[in-house]
Amino acid sequence: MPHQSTRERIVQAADRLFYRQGYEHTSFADIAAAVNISRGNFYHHFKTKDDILDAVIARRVVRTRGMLARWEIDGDDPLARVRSFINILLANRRAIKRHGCPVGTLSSELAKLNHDARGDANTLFTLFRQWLGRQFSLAGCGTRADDLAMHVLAMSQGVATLANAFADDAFIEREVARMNVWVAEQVAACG
Amino acid sequence: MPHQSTRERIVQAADRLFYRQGYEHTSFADIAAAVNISRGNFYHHFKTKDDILDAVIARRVVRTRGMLARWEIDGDDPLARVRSFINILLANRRAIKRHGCPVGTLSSELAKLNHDARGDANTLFTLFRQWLGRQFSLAGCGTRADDLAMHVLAMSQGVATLANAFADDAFIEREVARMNVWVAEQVAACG
DNA sequence: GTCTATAGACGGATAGAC
DNA sequence: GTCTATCCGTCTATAGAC
Repeated sequence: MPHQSTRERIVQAADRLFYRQGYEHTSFADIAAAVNISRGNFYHHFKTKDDILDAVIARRVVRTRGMLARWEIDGDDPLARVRSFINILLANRRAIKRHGCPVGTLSSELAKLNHDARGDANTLFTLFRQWLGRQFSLAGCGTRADDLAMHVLAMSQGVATLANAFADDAFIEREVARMNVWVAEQVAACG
Repeated sequence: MPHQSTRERIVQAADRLFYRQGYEHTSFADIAAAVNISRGNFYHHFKTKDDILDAVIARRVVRTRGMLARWEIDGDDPLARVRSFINILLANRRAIKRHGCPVGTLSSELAKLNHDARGDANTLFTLFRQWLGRQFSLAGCGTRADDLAMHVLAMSQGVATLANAFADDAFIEREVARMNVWVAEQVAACG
């Protein structure tokens, strides 16, 4: 296991807590306790709570970029790659049922707080949007690519929100199946 | 204008603030200031913050029931009534762009707070779910009615979340049009 | 004189910042 | 480790209705 700096451990713990409890509901004490460090040590690494949020978002951006790059390599064709995206709903269903989508819930919370980092959080959405749009472009969907990408994004967000509210596995599975049928139809109509 | 009790004014202001700022981010002082009363007076009407949340949710349930009943009367057929639901995305698009869906964002926030009133907030989802399901039943969709209702709910939630993130009017309009086409197809296939 | 609505002061707890 | 700000919740006081 590679060396993990204290700073990295802080950001990792904050990331996890922000997802599970929300940003505002998570205190410095919560994060410090999770990392098992003193608050003094804590302030050596981050001056303000906003700084931690920035670091958490930056971490998510990096990890998301890595995940998308992996899907790009592993997927044989655009349709298969879009299905990698849709499949997160199944792969992460336990966490989604409990805490919703990490991207969507952070975006919503920062919107309500009218937080400065709102735009940064939305770049996470944009990463997925552009990646999906590129897949649809490669599938020959041309000008409709961004529209299709946004629709897939919207469906995944809606499923995550209701999965969180109702904690219904069968619902998730039905909607994932529906999305897979839908994208196949769209891609077929494009090519 | 009918007499509006102080209690009603408090609940109304809290409802608005919870929607715009979020539940946790809204303090007693915020609500008291919005109603122009002292905090002492405030505590005469509500003992705890949870009590206000309960009252706000109860108010939303009553108002939602009223809205659904009106749609039930005004809509000529099930398809038209489902379209009343879809149309909220257009009618309330300004608020949705700024603050998201009142039902979905409250549900997500209370889930993160692990709040006791989480279930009560989700009854709002259930009201829409059952009402939509009844429309699809009346349209002859039988056992698929609840599935279709959940799908319409999910789409509206996804659109609201992304509308909030991207503040894109054209996106909302495209998705509403798509939903209208989709429900018409589904209802036609049922009957 | 009692009850209710309103106001304002006080205290404990917590969180963020240094 | 401390300092300050804020927030929730309680307590007391006043004014008016009945």
